[in-house]
Amino acid sequence: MPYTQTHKMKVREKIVGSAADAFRKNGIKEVSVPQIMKGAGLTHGGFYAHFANKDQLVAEACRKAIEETIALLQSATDHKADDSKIQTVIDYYLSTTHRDKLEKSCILPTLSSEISRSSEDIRETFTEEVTRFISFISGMVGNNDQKSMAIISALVGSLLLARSVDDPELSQNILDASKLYAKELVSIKTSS
Amino acid sequence: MPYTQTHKMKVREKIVGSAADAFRKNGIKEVSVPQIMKGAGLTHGGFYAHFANKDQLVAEACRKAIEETIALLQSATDHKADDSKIQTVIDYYLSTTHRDKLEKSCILPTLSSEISRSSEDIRETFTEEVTRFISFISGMVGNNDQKSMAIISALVGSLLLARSVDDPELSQNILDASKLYAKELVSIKTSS
DNA sequence: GCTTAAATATGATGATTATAATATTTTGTA
DNA sequence: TACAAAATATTATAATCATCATATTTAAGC
Repeated sequence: MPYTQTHKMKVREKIVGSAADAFRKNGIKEVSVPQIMKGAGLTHGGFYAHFANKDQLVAEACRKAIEETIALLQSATDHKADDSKIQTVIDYYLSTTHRDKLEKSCILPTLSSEISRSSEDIRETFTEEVTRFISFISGMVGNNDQKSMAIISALVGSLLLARSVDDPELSQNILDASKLYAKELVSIKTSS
Repeated sequence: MPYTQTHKMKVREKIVGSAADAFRKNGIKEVSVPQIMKGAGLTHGGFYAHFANKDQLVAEACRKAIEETIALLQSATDHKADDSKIQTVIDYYLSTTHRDKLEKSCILPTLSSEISRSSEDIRETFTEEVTRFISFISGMVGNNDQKSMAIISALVGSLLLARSVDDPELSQNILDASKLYAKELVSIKTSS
């Protein structure tokens, strides 16, 4: 058989990677299959040898992107003391670096809205990965899933708004405000 | 002159209203000019007698939608005691009703991501309206802009995630978690 | 170094898009 | 009641999209 067995897998990975970056930078609908293939150093025709359709790629790209984010936060907090892990996550998530490095950032602020209107397959994959993300953060706040969800929501909303406003000062203020209050959330004890 | 002076204005308003609803339900890129005009009971050709281009309509639709949300929250909290206004806002914002009534809901969770990639004009209008929204909420939390921004971020992120996951129970849990912690945020005093 | 199957590229299709030019309808006024 | 100007509709254009059919290239094994 021609080509190595791993070759097609590698190319496929490259396409998924190109898609994950492009989607985060420009949105799903805004990025065409030809653009994705070009980003992977290929032409558009070969796409359907790897994926049944664009939706299948979207699902895989979402999975890959969230896994990458978890891995990044994992390695950034690995060596930290247990009770400072979540602070590290908050500081990174709401940093200007993370805000501005769109194509390598967390997909939750960027793609959730489009995904909520997407096909069953995409939403199913997305839900699995969000659940994984919630568990991951939960492990940093005393295995409190509810607190994890509240903190993630605050981080996601803050980054989303900080990116959408035009005024750099307002953008920074939004990040700072959530940084401050998210850290307060960490130490709150609720009755529920 | 033919047609009443107010007639064109009314039609224009109808187009903006149709657009505001359609964008919230399906996103900006997903909704075409012909679809918007159809929603307003017109055909697509007349569009450019009212707007220079689609972006101009997007900006106006965003302004209208945020103004509507502020007006709704205003009238829902008008008769409430000062210190329970923000609770009312939180409960409404994170209700299943608001989550599911897409075409009449707040645009921040739905359109912010697309707007962050949109033209200067759209972002400028959006920023103005977000600033107004922040001030509006600020008035309910002791004129603390920082707290207002943190609460809004939490609400926006929570609604966004609650809509994007596939699992109804998880969706509800996300709303409930943020409802609980957003209310805690209200009473926090920070050193900053 | 040929052969051949797999991988990729080229080119085509039909749908949809924003926008523009032109035609038709509408309605307040003379 | 007929006219004129404004509003709306029809039709056209050129671009781009996802997807598919077909052609070409590639490289593993003989």
